Amino acid sequence: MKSVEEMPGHLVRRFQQVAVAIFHAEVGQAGSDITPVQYAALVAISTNPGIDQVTLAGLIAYDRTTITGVVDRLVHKGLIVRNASATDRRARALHITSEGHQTLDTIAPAVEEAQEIMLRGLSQDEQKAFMHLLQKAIGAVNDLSRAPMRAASKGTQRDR
Amino acid sequence: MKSVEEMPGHLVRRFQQVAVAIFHAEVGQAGSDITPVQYAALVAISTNPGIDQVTLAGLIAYDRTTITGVVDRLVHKGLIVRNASATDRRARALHITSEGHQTLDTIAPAVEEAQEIMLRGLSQDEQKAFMHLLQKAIGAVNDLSRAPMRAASKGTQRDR
DNA sequence: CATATATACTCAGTATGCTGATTATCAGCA
DNA sequence: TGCTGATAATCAGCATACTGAGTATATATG
Repeated sequence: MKSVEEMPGHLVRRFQQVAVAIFHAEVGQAGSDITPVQYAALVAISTNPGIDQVTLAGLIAYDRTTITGVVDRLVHKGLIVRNASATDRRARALHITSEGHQTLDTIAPAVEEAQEIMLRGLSQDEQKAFMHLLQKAIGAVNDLSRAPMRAASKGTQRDR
Repeated sequence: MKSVEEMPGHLVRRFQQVAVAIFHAEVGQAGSDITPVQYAALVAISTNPGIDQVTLAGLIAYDRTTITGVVDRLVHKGLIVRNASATDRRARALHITSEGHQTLDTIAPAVEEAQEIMLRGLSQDEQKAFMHLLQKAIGAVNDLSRAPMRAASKGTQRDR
């Protein structure tokens, strides 16, 4: 039987675990209690004002049932607002608030720093190679999870 | 602002998500509902009969509070037994059952297959390079999470 | 030996993630 | 137009993970 340390699944779980811890430590030091998941959602909403939850979930590859709670917490923290969509009464249109923008600005250096710390064991060349391989590997299996990454291309309803 | 797709933290989260989905799909097809986390714990208990929960947690880098639930579920499934330790009444000694062994044997090919599927986007050389970089990166940040990987070396109490 | 500290485990609470079901609404088509 | 299938969101339930606290027991130390 192969050791779990030789299994990509186990190693990736471990790296993710450390990555989350580093994110919390750095961003916490910058004065925010936002999570990695909330951060990615907030960035996506900032970039795509008026986005609905399903499209948002596709952009950052979250499950549709997970995004509900994440959006709830961002609303509760006052970083975004959730309104009924003008064009589709089933959907909710998400917008970032000024507080949300301010939070993004405030924690940006900490987020950058966290990414660097995660890869501190690798040289610049190795970091580049690692990121390339990671993206390539994910690209080949993207459709194997319930929440695949999806571009927001097709008739997505957003603010003009 | 850098796109989340260029951030190692986001990519690793995504890969982990797909890896878990692949594991469930393959192992489920083999007739088991064991999870990746439960699998790693079961293997570690099989290899280290009589291990206590803290040492087990260190071996596979789980948080001490997480391991409680994982062990609960393995006991409930009849794959391991949890007894009071003979040498330390605070500790619980864990042993795999014959059913546990049988489960490991049954799902072994599926687990192997899952690991291969995860890396199917990479060539053999790339897979080797990816695993090497992953291990190297993790090694440099192992101590930054609450649940670092720890060898079972020092006076660990196990069955002789 | 008595106490102070450390350790093993557990629990409560919070945040992902998933499966599967339900509700409201939309869109296509007879 | 009316029905059928698809879609957006939510909810209940389960399994990681973590923070922080509490209990029982062990160990070190005066």
